Amino acid sequence: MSVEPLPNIDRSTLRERVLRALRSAITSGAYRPGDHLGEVELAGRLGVSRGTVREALRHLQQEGLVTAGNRGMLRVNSLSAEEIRGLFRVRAALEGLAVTEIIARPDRSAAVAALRAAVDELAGAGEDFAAKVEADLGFHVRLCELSGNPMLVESWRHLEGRIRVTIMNRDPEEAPAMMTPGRHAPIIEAIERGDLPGALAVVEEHMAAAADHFTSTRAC
Amino acid sequence: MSVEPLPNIDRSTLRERVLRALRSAITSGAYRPGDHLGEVELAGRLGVSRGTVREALRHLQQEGLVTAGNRGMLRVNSLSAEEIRGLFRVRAALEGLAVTEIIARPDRSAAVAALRAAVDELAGAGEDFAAKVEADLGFHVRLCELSGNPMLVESWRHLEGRIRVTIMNRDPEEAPAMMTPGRHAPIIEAIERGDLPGALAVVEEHMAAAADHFTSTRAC
DNA sequence: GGCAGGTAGTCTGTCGACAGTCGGAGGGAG
DNA sequence: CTCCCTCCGACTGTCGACAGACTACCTGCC
Repeated sequence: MSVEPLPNIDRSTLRERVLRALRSAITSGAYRPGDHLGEVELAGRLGVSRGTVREALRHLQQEGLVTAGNRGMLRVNSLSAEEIRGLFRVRAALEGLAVTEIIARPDRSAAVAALRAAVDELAGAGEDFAAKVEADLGFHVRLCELSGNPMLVESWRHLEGRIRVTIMNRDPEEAPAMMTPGRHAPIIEAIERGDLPGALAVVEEHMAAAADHFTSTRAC
Repeated sequence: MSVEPLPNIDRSTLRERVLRALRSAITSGAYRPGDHLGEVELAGRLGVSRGTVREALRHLQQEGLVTAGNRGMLRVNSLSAEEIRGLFRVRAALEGLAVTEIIARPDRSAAVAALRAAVDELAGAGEDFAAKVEADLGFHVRLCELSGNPMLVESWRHLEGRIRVTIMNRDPEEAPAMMTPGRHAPIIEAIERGDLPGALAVVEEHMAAAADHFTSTRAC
């Protein structure tokens, strides 16, 4: 008796699916910063109850993607230049910890191989902007995951939403020079050498450059 | 016409009050790790609707105070020794960034004064365990706030719930040697000297000691 | 005695409805 | 023409109820 052809049943809850849909809609730029996200409108458009949309919106609020305006009305968040600089400094601290822990681990070479694979994905993304963003963030998430510190991954993911709105806000379609394999290779090389100060310097420089990039000539 | 005697109206929403009540109940130890938090029971006990309790619980879930168990049932979270070590390494990274930014600021002496005041609060807490915890965490929050980086404060606060359950889990009533003015003074002194490497070393040592303390001889 | 099947209980997921509040449009008085 | 008052629309806050799902127990058959 064959069991394989039975498709996997989606056991995710409706709230989770709504959450993913809304997060995707915001981070893909379908909603622009400042746009009002009305519960009734979203509920009607998604065909679900207000309460379900409400819980998803609250989740996004804690992620920093939406912010409460007048009388609790939620709007898509946008970060000031100062906030962006602070955001990338926190990222630098977290990813600096990641490389520190990776270098301290005995299976450092396996981590290097995994990171090389992540960079290859970035190289294979070609000119597709969305794919490049995914590959770039995928590399940095992988960096945190390879540290073996789940709390570090958790902290990084807490910033992910803000990072995505920053990227999408700055570069609607222009492919920046930020997300290239050449930008990430030095990190891997420093890790491979076991050069902790060098790796930290590369990460900080990488983040500082990104902060400069995203705070200069703020787009629309 | 006198306007003063009018008391400030509490404009907080019911959900926020429920959230504070539940967070306080968990971090104060009224609920022990592993305890099941039923929506109906809490709603009945608090005299509010299930939906309101539900939103508060979801918030606490994102804070890491409660975790989803079987069939979405929420329980008070407890961290493994490994998670605690990872948690305090992330704290060290964040607070290391805080001292870095404070030292780089022009108004460093003002920050030093504010931190001294925070340590004085810790000294004035006496033997009251809850007050000592508040003063200790207050010092570290102040440290992040004085960096002038709101995103750093946000990231730290994201870990606050887990920090609190760790403390409450380990030291139900025993007053540890962790939260003393003597433990925090070296951080301030290094900041005052502008000694960045020294300050980072002190912070990391402080966090490593705390991690060791909370992972040794796990209570109940 | 052991196991399969049924059954009651309990918990969460989801929904629709009511109420309170805020902002703005519109009309009337000065 | 300007200002104020009133009414209306819209949005969120909060609630109670129904339905689905999983657990544990209990009973009857082998």
